[in-house]
Amino acid sequence: MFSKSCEYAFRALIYIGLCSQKGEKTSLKYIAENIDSPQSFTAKILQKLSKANILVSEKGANGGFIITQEKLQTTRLYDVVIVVDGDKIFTGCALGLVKCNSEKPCPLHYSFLEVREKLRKTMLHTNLEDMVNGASDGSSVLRL
Amino acid sequence: MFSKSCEYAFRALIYIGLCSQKGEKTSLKYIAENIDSPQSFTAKILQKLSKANILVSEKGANGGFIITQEKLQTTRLYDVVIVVDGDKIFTGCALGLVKCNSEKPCPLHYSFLEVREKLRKTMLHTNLEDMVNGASDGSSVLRL
DNA sequence: TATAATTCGGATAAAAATGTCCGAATAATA
DNA sequence: TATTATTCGGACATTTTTATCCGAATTATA
Ligand code: FES
Ligand code: FES
Repeated sequence: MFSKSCEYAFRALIYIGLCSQKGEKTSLKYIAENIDSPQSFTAKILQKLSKANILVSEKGANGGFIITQEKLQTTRLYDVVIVVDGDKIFTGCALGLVKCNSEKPCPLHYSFLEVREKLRKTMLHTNLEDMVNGASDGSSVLRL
Repeated sequence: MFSKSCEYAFRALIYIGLCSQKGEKTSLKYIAENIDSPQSFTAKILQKLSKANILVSEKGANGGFIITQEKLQTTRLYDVVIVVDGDKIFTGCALGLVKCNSEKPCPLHYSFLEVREKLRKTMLHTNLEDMVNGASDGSSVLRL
């Protein structure tokens, strides 16, 4: 459904969120370890999220990544997907027509709209805090 | 959502279905032209669909591809996705955990299940005939 | 039988996604 | 100030996906 980059982004943000809620800054090394992702590749994704102002990075010794409570509450998974994967999944045609539109719908258009809207609503209504809370109350996990 | 291969597969099957319903056999050349896809790449996909017994290919001069009425009715989009893209989209974890399961759910698991199930049901309930009918009654198109 | 039109299958190429490496910049701290 | 731990950013490498090419096999038909 989502690219690996996006999956890593989700997991990293949740982990950073967990730390930030405990007032802890965390570094790339620990992030990658805890979400089971390739370290250098994860670095690129964090840079992107940082430039998109979803998280804050601090350089130098004792540096690392944090995410503010405000961002935890206001950042929806939708925003993360847009930053990392773009909007194709929310707007693209199921059959790959250059543009999905109801004027000239493809044969799957109306059924597919429902799926896409379901996805869109889910991603719009879930913010990072929801995910972090799920992970911190033990009802869900970040790695197997 | 789906790979390009899968998108081409959908479009090709619909076009072949349209021809087959008119009792016409059609060839790679016309398929690629009508669905606006790269010819040789489309060939590979058709071979795969042919091996999966979703369509019938005939070699030699005046050869081409046909799909039986029976297959049009019994083949669901779900089956096409499984053949071309595998089952990842129907079973994979939203966060990329190695296995999605409700015993050890990721923080998005239950919300994501709903999206995935919506997609799964849509693809299970739509067969090729539905798509072909939409395209033949003029209510939808295969290319822009 | 010869020719032409077609699918088949393997090799190769190009592009995109994923992943790694390294030196520079930065900042804490000894 | 020197060292150390860290992010940044660019270059590079690998893998996967997408795309092309070509010769062989097949079959209708002239
Ligand atoms: S036109 Fe294909 S999904 Fe809308
Ligand atoms: S465990 Fe992640 S979607 Fe089920």
